Amino acid sequence: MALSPVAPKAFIHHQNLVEQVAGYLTQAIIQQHFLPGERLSEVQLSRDLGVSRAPVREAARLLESRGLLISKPRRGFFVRALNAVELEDVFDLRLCLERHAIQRLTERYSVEAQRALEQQVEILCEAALGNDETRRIEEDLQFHRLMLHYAGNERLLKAFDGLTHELRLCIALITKTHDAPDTIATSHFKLLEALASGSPAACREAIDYHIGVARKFVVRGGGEPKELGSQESKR
Amino acid sequence: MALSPVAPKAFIHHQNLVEQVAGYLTQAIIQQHFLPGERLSEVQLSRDLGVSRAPVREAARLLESRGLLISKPRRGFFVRALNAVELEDVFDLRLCLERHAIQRLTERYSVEAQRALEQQVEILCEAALGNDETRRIEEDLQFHRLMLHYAGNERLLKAFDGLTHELRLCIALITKTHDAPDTIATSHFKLLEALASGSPAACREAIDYHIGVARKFVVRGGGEPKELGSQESKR
DNA sequence: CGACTGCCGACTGTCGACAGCTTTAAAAAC
DNA sequence: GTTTTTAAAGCTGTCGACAGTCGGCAGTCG
Repeated sequence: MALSPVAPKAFIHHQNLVEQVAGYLTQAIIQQHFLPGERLSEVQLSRDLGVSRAPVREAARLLESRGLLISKPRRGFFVRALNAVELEDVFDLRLCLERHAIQRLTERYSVEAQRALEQQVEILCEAALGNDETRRIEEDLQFHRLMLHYAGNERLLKAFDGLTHELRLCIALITKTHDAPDTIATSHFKLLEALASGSPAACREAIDYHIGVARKFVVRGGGEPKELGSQESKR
Repeated sequence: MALSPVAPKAFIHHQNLVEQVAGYLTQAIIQQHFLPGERLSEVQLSRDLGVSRAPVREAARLLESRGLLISKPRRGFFVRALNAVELEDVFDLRLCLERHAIQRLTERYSVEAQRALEQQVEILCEAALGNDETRRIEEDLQFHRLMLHYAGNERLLKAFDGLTHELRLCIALITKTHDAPDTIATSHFKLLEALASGSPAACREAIDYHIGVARKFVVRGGGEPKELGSQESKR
């Protein structure tokens, strides 16, 4: 395992060590400082971060439940490596959740929801113009979180949040998507239009198209066709 | 290097303490030995179970990710108390997942899948005749897990598994459902028929009906209309 | 030259302990 | 008798340590 990726101690200012470690690990994994399949040493991590092993272990379990790490008994934690099939499955599940959400949303589309979504699209467009890829992704996800929220089922939103961690991983695994800003904008405007029309069929078509585009980006964007991440650490 | 010819692993209890504690806690919560909203003391648990606090903490975090416990910083872990809205949300999400699954299943319905599902319904019917309520529920869930499995998206199945923990909680919260065995049987046979017909519309109708029945059972079965579990522990 | 065996280092699983925060309970003041 | 103050008890968050286990390496035997 590589030594500390980036000035780790700066991340820790005492309030809740578990969440801080989890946040640090999440960032490090998404930014590929830890490679897929790589083994994480609890001792090394605790040394690097200047904390004991207990919070590191609990944080690792947290990330395991989020699908970013997998644990092998008596072997330790490894960075999750997604293959093409798993990647397809993630997007299929996302489609499942968002189809359901947008259908519910048509049944209870409020002025408040409409305003919030429109505002978020504006923020997203602004972010798309900038250079900060991470922020663009976060604002994009936030738009979808808002949709799920206004769909009026918090458990649905929670399920989506469970997916977002893996989605970030998917997006991180492929190299920069550098899709055009106007593509992003129109893609989301279509969703707004469909919602405004109030037609379930139009909404479904819009969300299918929307996610289909994202999926295609990810699936064809990666390097290796079969395995997006290397597997076993070969020490 | 095959060791002894039959199941050597069965003799070796390689289950670590975390999983054992998690299993014990899950059982205790579902069987209402810990009431909803009740606070769980790490110290007390570790004393009772004869283990240290570390595995108890990690097990608690595991159950938190499964939605059986919730943690309040510096306060500890509490048994999750579901209110009516959350309960509706759980069943709505279940509907979302199973609709998607059964639609996928119609596209790839194999002889193997059909056989497995039919066999499971038989097992379920047999279980429904007995007195073991727990086993009946488990076999019922297993049928649905099989459906999800043969739908060909493991991530979808994983999402469902995440729900099953909460489903068991829902079912545990209401008093005995004591629904007639033949009701269970016909309800599942209808699903098999719809799948055999290969019609997506019929499948969707069947699954909507199926889950609708279960939902109605849970929603009307409970005692209090608003809060199914008591809230704050009052010691 | 290849395969097996025993040893060694590293690491995980688990434990007991300490510090700081929460809550409870008693004591004091009104 | 009620309210405020204060002390104590219990708890969680975190830490360092120990023991059992796993993977690798060298030495040995065929």
